[in-house]
Amino acid sequence: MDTNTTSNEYVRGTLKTIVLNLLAEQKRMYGYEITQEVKERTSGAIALTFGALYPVLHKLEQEGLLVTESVEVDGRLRKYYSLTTPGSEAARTKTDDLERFVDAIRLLLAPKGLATE
Amino acid sequence: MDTNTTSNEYVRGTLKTIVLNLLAEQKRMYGYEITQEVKERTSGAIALTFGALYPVLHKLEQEGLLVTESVEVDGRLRKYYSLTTPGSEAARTKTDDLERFVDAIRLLLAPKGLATE
DNA sequence: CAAATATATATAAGTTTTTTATATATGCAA
DNA sequence: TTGCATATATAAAAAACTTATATATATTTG
Repeated sequence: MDTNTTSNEYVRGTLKTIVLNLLAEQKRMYGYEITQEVKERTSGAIALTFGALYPVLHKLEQEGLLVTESVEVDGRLRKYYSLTTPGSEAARTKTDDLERFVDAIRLLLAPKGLATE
Repeated sequence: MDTNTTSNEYVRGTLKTIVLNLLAEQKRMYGYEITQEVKERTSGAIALTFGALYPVLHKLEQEGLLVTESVEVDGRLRKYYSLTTPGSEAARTKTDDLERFVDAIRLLLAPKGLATE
């Protein structure tokens, strides 16, 4: 029922980091699971689309940051993704960068002259 | 000297909102001024590129959210941008959306299970 | 039983956005 | 006079994203 999803335009650029960060936490996830987890954790504010997610997963795999293992569950194929060593490193770096970016955005959104806290 | 600029990939998608929000605050700014203000307010964390900024400014103008007035200062042309009424409305909406997005990102980056504060 | 919904992955076409490179032009400092 | 800061702008190319679509099973609903 699409609770209160924002237009998603802001996800641009952060998708890779979101994926890496979740995998750093959960060890092993499949695509569908990632979309559900993001939706749940953000109360529907961020809804990843498959058309964006899968290409990113494939690209991260190509870059050697992720590895996959396919498992059949109830007759359906489920493809688990997990971080490689360079993937864990990238997750740390990118998460830090995103945190800094988010802080910077808040500086911009806060009316000039107001203290940060 | 490029203090500590993040790779800028996160600016993707937020550029329009950053511009609208600054103009809502400052009433009237020119392109170069916008890049300087953003750099300053974020201590160099966010550095806008002209190749991205100008197309966005032109597009917002086309959409009727901004109007321009050209002023000659010291023999140089300076093009001031300011919000129209629909532009002010868009600034509010988009700023709110971005705030909600930023909050959602923090939920994702915070390790699962930890309280929001 | 049929239809809809949830689960699950994936690609292709088209559009939008962004990066990178480039052009133009003035004022000031070294 | 060379370089840097100021100032705007466009074009070509690359990257990213949206939208639409295909496939397939299990479960729920009418």
